[in-house]
Amino acid sequence: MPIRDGVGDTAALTNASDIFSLIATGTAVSRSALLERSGLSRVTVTQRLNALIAADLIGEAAETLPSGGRPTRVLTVNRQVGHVLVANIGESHLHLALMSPDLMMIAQSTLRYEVAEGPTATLNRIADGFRQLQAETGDNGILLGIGLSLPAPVDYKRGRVVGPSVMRGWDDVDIIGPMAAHFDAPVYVDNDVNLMTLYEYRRHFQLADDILYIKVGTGIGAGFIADGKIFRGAHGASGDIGHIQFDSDDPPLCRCGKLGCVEARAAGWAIARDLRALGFKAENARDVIALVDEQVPEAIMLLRKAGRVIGEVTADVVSILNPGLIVVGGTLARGGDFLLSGIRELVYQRCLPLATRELNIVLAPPQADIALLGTGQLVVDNVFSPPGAADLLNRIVASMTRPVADRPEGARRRVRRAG
Amino acid sequence: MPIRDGVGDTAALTNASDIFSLIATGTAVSRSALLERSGLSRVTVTQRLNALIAADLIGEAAETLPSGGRPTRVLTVNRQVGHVLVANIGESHLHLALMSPDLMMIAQSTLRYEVAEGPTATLNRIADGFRQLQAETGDNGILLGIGLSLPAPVDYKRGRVVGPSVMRGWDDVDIIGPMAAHFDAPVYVDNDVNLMTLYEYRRHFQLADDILYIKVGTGIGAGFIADGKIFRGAHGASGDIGHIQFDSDDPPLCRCGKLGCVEARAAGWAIARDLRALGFKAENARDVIALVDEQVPEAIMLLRKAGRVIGEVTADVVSILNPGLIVVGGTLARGGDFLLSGIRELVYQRCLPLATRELNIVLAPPQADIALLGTGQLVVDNVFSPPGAADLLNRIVASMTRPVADRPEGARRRVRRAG
DNA sequence: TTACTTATGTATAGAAATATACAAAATGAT
DNA sequence: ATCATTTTGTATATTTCTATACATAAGTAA
Repeated sequence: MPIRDGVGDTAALTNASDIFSLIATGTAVSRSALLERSGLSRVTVTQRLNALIAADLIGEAAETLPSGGRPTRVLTVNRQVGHVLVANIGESHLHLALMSPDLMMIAQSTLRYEVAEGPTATLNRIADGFRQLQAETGDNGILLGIGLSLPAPVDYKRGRVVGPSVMRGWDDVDIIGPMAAHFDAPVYVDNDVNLMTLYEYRRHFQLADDILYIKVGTGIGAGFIADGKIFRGAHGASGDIGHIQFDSDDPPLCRCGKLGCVEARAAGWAIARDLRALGFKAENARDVIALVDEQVPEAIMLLRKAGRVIGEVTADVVSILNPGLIVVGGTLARGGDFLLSGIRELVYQRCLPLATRELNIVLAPPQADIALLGTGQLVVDNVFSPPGAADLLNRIVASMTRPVADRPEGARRRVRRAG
Repeated sequence: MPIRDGVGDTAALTNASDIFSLIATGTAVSRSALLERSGLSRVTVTQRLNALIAADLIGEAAETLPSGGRPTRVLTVNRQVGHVLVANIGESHLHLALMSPDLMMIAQSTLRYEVAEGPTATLNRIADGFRQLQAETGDNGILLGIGLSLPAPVDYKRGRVVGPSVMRGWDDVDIIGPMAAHFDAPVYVDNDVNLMTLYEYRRHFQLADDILYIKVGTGIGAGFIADGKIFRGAHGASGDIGHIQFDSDDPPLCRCGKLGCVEARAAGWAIARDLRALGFKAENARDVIALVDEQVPEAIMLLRKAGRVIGEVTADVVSILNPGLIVVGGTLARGGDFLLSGIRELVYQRCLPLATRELNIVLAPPQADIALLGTGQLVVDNVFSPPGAADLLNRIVASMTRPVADRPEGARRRVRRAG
């Protein structure tokens, strides 16, 4: 039996990150699967798994999987290993949440917010809000990671908003640094549409590895999963389909200053504009949907027209990217087939058969807080990835009460590198 | 000193694939870099490297790199380790080549070809052609891998042409299987534009990790490198920008049967069509460029117009993908700025500043046989990747004259798994 | 030239992972 | 109930890899 002290065999624990990652990501959830996938010997797997179980990081689920012989015991990450903190910065609200590693909301809070506050004050308020959530909910284990969702283009690698956008004053300002100064955990930042895309992919449509998510709300944006990963482009500006221009007689003026953008023809704000011109009261996408729900013919007509405009640009995207599935979400997606039929029509009409012969175009399942959940998903995907798991286990070991410094050198030496 | 026989320490050799891959891909080309990147101990690296050097797979270059202290000796893959066989299937020719691992042409041949031959006969002819090249050139070491380039959409993972295309009779026919039956080496198949894109990326523009390659020849197509990898879409149909439609008065009929496609407005065949209508003799992209070179105003005008049309669709692609660099190649690219200016004009006019503020639009350096070289690049990238290198070393060990069977078990036991 | 720096090789002891073998457990099928 | 099958645990001897230390090599800067 390996040497153990009160907190388990820390050396074995830090080396167990590969095993932990396999279980946490769902890649291998049984001992025999771990044996195969890890390439390690049975003895080593057993030893590392024991270290993880002794440290209460991994546990055995009640259920077993049938195997033809002795049933497989299923391993899962203990929910109490830690928690995730996420924030969605909207145009007028900050939405914060504390989640379990399986993305269950444990606590949330909503704060009023104005862009004019600027990044420093906002990040401080978010940090305070996070601490309050932590205090409210008692012990939720270690902080696994922090995620922020922003309504602007984000250079993901650098963790910054890039370019002029709704987030005035945030351009090229470091977000990760200040946030990481508040908490000892990795911080991830991404654009909200990317995160919604990620959530739809991981939770509802994991089977297709190349999916296009189109968000039709007050504005229009798109996210793309390529080969199972969020596609971000060179500077995080990908998916900007709202400002693709089409020629036409009398092109409408877009809020970006150009003429004839898709947004100016089909976004919630544009439909609301047209409804107002017809004498209705409508300010945003929600108002439009309210009128559609009341069966107002003009609203329905305009929504159908918007569907065809979006269909036109979607057809271009399909020709360029060849996605395996298109998911339509956002407020206007509640208009259902009124919106979808136009998209389908144009895509199937304009694209070559190869690109569409197995292409489905579906509505996103109605669900609140997708951006927030997607943010949690991003954090968890990273934290449980092989390098993320290595970092996490190092942090867990370091946070264990008994200092490791007074143990013999050998106990800490063999720590596997991240890559 | 490790036990050696005439062919070196085969056990150490098979385990040396990670080291080999690091050197062959250029990731780490010195002993000290290998130490860092591999995460192995100095002793292990030395031992494996010695095995690779003893087997004549790796050698030391004449040059050294300055380091501040003793200069670093540079390690390279020996050119004689093996050769690559590639074939480019065109619409009327088969172009075959035998290349060194650094993509130098050692021998080539061109065969006449008609699509009507069908896949089986064609693949057999290619195999015969390959064998002839091998015979002509004497000993070039082991066959590292085979690559095929096709002018049609290819499902890369399955190694098949998909959908109706120029390659009649090839739809969903297995290509890898028959080819692999002829040769004991991995076979890779991809679309020609993807391969041209790969070559431009790896050889000329490796610095940008997200590049868009637009091929403007008799037809129009695009390839995309996303995060350093060829982007293929769900079914290999990505990059089909030639058949995106624009509305206009009197849209021209495309050869695909639709109205108003980009190809029908701006491809070599369309410009030739328009030139013929003006009384000139022109059949294809080469004829168009010949007239442009003769400074025929009508030809120049049409090429400029084509540039703007392509610019229109390129602007859409930029909004969707946010590439870091656009490379324009193909026959019409020889028209230089006559073509490029229109593309630049529309892209900078239509896209948001963020997407274009660091975006360059450049001509592909003029070079023959890009598709063939790209095919070689694809093979080499795969064969020298970590799993590819593991396979390769296994094949090399297996091909060594003295059978390993009569050696003690222990000598072969510890072979590292691929992953 | 001399000092400094980095690269590289190797001996040694010890730690970690492996292969192999055996054993027991837990289920379904006969 | 018995058998076949798969999962899981563990002891042993061995192999492989590591850490450490020392030595040498081959440049640059003073």
